[in-house]
Amino acid sequence: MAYANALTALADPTRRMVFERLGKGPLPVGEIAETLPVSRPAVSQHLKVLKEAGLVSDRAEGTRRIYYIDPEGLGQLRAWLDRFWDTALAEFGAEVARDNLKRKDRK
Amino acid sequence: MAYANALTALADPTRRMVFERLGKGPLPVGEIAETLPVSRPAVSQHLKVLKEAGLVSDRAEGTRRIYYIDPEGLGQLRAWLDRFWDTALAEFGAEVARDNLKRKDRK
DNA sequence: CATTTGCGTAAGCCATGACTTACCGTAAGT
DNA sequence: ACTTACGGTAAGTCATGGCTTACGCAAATG
Repeated sequence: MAYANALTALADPTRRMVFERLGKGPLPVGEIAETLPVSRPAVSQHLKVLKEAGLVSDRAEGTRRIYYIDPEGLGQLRAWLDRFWDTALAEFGAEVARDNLKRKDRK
Repeated sequence: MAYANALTALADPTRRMVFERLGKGPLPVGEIAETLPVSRPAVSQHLKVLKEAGLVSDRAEGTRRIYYIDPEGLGQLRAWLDRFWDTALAEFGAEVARDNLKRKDRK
């Protein structure tokens, strides 16, 4: 059920920007906030959500906290998506075939 | 940018249930609604969002519309996630290593 | 120790969006 | 043609959640 938290976490545009910043390397909260159109507390709140979803982790470094992407949540998301992948491809193929038959019929 | 729509679409719990029902095979709107705790119009609205996100497609069959999962949106999501996967694993490994050093220091 | 720097949390405001009922269109059955 | 079955759309209500400002706390710095 953890993939659910990851999905809701990544659904928000601002939160996705935070996550993508971390995709280029670990960063402290302040530096993330500088490049974003929202306040630093807002970034803190987003990081909290991302952390609870297992998408990021953090370490203390002096008075600042360095955040970085945690593969855990990412992996659960991938696993969940993959449960649909194969069957989706097969079903879609069947639909395309059905569609081709219809076109033929109309000739 | 299409993965954004897919993420927001799958963020809603009810909409995720709709999507997961379709994961077991194509279904008309009414049958989906029967198994869910919301009204049929609600399901229609959810299907519209899923369709705009490229996550489902539909065909007409008499007076009903059969919906099924479309690999398109699913694929874009997977592609986006994979952009983070490798670097996330590497970064996380580095953090773990750093952590081990700290423990050693404290001995 | 006093100050500064960097973050997290609390409280409150406001927009987004998920749901309902009511209605309309279209395709099949009689 | 009338009726029934099935879905999409409109309008309106209400809760969720993202943002801001204000505040508190801990670690470094002098």
